[in-house]
Amino acid sequence: MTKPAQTPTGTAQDGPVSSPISNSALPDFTGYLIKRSWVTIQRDLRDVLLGFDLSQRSMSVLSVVIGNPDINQSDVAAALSIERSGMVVIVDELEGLDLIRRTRAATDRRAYALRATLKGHQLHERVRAAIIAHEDRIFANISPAERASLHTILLKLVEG
Amino acid sequence: MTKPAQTPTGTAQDGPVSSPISNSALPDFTGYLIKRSWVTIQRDLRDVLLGFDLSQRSMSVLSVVIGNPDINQSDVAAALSIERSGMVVIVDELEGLDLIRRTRAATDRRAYALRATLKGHQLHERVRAAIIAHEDRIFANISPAERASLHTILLKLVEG
DNA sequence: TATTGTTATACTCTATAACTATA
DNA sequence: TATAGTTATAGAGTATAACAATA
Repeated sequence: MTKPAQTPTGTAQDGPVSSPISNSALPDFTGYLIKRSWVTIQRDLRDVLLGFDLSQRSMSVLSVVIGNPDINQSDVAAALSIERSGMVVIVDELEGLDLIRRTRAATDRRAYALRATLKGHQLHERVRAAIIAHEDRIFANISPAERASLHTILLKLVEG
Repeated sequence: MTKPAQTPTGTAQDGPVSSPISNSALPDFTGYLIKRSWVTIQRDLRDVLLGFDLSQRSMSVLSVVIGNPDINQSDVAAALSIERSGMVVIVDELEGLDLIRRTRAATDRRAYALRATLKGHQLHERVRAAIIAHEDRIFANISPAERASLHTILLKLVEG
């Protein structure tokens, strides 16, 4: 049924990867591995955050607001590379959970100054701990040195 | 649990933030860095594949079919960790572009045996070259050693 | 009874345009 | 005019359930 990878039209046959069911040249691309990694992580993380009534986006926004008190919605959107229009529902959701508050900015009456509530700070700290445990689970099969190396390289990548 | 407080930036009582916007503790999580990396890569890759009338999913399916001639749709879905139901539209799209063909499997009359056309093989090879150039662009700011290390670690991660 | 391909459905995420009120 | 927040909308991508034909 499934034949070993063979290339009828003389395609390049290099590729050190041979899986039980080979997905061809895909694992040769680092971008594909990053995607697959994210899919795996995202599925586990979704379940973790579900226990706190948070989505991945709302957790990100909460984290940015805590890191930058009195930030406005547009700047949060820019920090997370998402659209301003998408911020509305997320801030609504976080405000509905009493985790952050919209207060009017003193200098600009168009904008809100976002600030986390005490409940927001406390929940954020608990979620942080849960995510640390989640990552320990995800990265259980690679060494601490490799994990640190991965972190450093990715940090360099996203900041470049 | 006490906070490690190794957050690079983002103090809590600076008043109105108009200086650099940090995203708080988010970059401490490797999963977040993987997500941000994927978003960056995905945006560039989308434009690359657009020039070939391909989506990321259809390119993945084409690649798997070429790597595994006469594979059926369910096995492709399993190889890519996507749902069987999502395969239908992708295979329809690839067949419409005359890149792959659905032929009846000899052993199982329920299933199709997927096989790439000559046009499919040729396009796949051109897209491969384009993706290699795309990745060279994406990883331009990290060293070859780091890039190789990244690839090795991610491969270990997705296979574990 | 289980599986393959299929359809329908829904939910999330993302992207765009346009509107209001302020600047 | 330009910007902050908002609304509406449309398009992907993903997930689930159910069905007919076949195993």
